[in-house]
Parts: sequence; structure tokens; C-alpha cells
Amino acid sequence: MKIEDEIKQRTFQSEYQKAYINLVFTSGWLQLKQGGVFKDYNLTSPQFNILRILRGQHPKPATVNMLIERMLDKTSNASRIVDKLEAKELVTRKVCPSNRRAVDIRITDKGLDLLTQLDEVVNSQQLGMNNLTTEEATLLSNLLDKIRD
Amino acid sequence: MKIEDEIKQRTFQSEYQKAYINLVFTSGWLQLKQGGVFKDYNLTSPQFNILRILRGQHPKPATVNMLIERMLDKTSNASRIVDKLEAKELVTRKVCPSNRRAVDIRITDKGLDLLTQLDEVVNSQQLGMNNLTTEEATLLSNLLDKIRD
DNA sequence: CAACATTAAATGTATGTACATATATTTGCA
DNA sequence: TGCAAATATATGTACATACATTTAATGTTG
Repeated sequence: MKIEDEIKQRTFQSEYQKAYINLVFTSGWLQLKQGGVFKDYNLTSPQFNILRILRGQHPKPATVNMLIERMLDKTSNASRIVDKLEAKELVTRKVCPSNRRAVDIRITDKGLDLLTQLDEVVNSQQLGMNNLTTEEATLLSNLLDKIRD
Repeated sequence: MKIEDEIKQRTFQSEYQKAYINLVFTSGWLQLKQGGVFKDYNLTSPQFNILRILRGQHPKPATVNMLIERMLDKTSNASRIVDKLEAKELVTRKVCPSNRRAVDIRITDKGLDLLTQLDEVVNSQQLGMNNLTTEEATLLSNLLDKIRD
């Protein structure tokens, strides 16, 4: 559905405004769609995001700083998201021996198992982008990179 | 900067995953950039969004339902965002005479003035998308529409 | 017309976001 | 060495998001 119809706005001040609104809208649309999957597994989208980063590091630990650096939303509060994951025993937190200001965060076996289950579900729906061809997905990535240049 | 470098992830499972992550990341990046502008005027991004919808209706009223329908993020709580706007005297809220379940929401003169000021600022930075050509912005919109088909 | 379903908005609760500030540790350098 | 600056994380607060539930008004139908 065209963005004009989605938000019932017939005209835009410019193609830039239209693309901007479309980008924010579509991002929300996709995240909402994905969110439903996470809910079944009692996870939120940022929690999933952090677990994936930790898996990428595994068995090496990550620090809060590293998580912030790699999170999709850089300004969110990684510390408190880790709190929630720790309460669910999906990660562990331990003072880093070599730098006692930092905290070593590791994904647990329970966390890895959960991610394995989620991988299947997430991959099976291609993250809600099945309507694009691979070439279009690449083109989209290039346009997005250019915005942030 | 390429998304690989932004989030320090060298490989992706597919072009779809890469485009998905890039989309969510770039949307957050843009909103963060815009957010700074709103803060100077003591508004948040969703509050601005709702004010614009109300201006589009002006002088006719909108209802909470209509706001939800047209908001970029459909699941957010329009009721409470209107609370904040009402407290700042940027909108008025009155029981709808023809359907007393509904509430007529209108933008005030103060609200219209504020939007006029913000228009200039927002337009002057092309919403942070100056790096694209008009053609590329159109192409981007079309790709995004296709995702949601 | 009474009982039940539907609709519109508000409220409750948990989590996340954005930003400022606090606490502890480490580093740099006078 | 000692002390200020920098670094790593945690905490506090206001607002927003996501979703379930509640309250009130309106529709529907037996």
C-alpha cells in the first residue's frame, strides 16, 4: 500500500519529506511485525538484538560499551536491558578482571538455545521483506547508506 | 558510512537481513537527528506528528481514533500524547456532541504558531536527507511501499 | 425494550528511550 | 606521588511504547 494511503495524507512538501515519513513508518511497521514473534518467546526486540550481539562474541565476553556501539538504537540503555536478560538467566554479568570499571557480559547456554529457536522463526519470514527481490534489497541498503553519509 | 561499519558487523545472513537492519538503524538515526530540533521547542517527535495531523484537519476536529490511524507509529498511545499537548495548551479536547464516546481534538492558535516556527527549521535541513537526489528519494519511497505490499 | 456486543477513549503495568547525573576505577601528567 | 581528567557503568526522571483491562456510550437483536 502506498504511504499516502497508509497515513491518509495526499500530498507531501517534497519527495524528501515523503521518503522520510515512509522510512520511519516502514521501520515501525516491520518492527511491529517482528515484535509479535518475540512476544511468544517472552523477549523484546532490543533484548533480542543484544542477545545476537553476545552470540557473535561468544565465548568471548562483551562489555556494555561494546553493546551500545553495536546496537541498532545507540541511545538506549543497554545496562537496563542487560538487567532484564540477566533476570531471565539468558546472560551473565561479572566484573572484568583486567579493568574493574568494566563488566564482562556473556550469553548463557539457555540464551543460545533460545536464539536457535528464534533464528528459525525469524528466517522463515525473511524479516517481512519477502516482497523485495535480492537486488532490490541491495539497492535499498545502498540508498540508506547514502542518507547517512 | 556503510551499515557494516556502523554496527561493526561484517557479514549478514542475507541481503534481506542487511536491508532490514539498515532500515531500522537509519530510521533511528534520522529520528535522533530530528529529535534535537524538537527538544529546543519542548516537543517530542510523536507530539509534533500529532500536531501536524491536527493542522491538516484544522479547523475541523480530529478524534483519538483518527490520530491513531494516521500516526507513523500506530500502536503508540495517542490518548496520553494528547494529554501532554493539552497541558501545554497546544490542543483542546471536548466531548463530541454527536457521539459522546468520542472526543473532538483541535489544534489551538498557539499550536499553529509553534508549527509555523518548526516548519522552517525542519524544512531547512531537508529532514537530514540532503544526500539523496530527488530521484533517489522517490526510488526509496517506491521500495518501501513495495515492502509493505 | 432489555441484554449483550461493539466502539471510543482512558487507565494500568512493564518495558524501553533520552538525557542528566552519580559512583567507582583508571589514566595522565605536573 | 597525588590529583584532575577520562572512562565504564549504573541510576534517576520524564516521556513513549506495547499491550491488557476498564469505563462509558452506542448499536443490535431476540
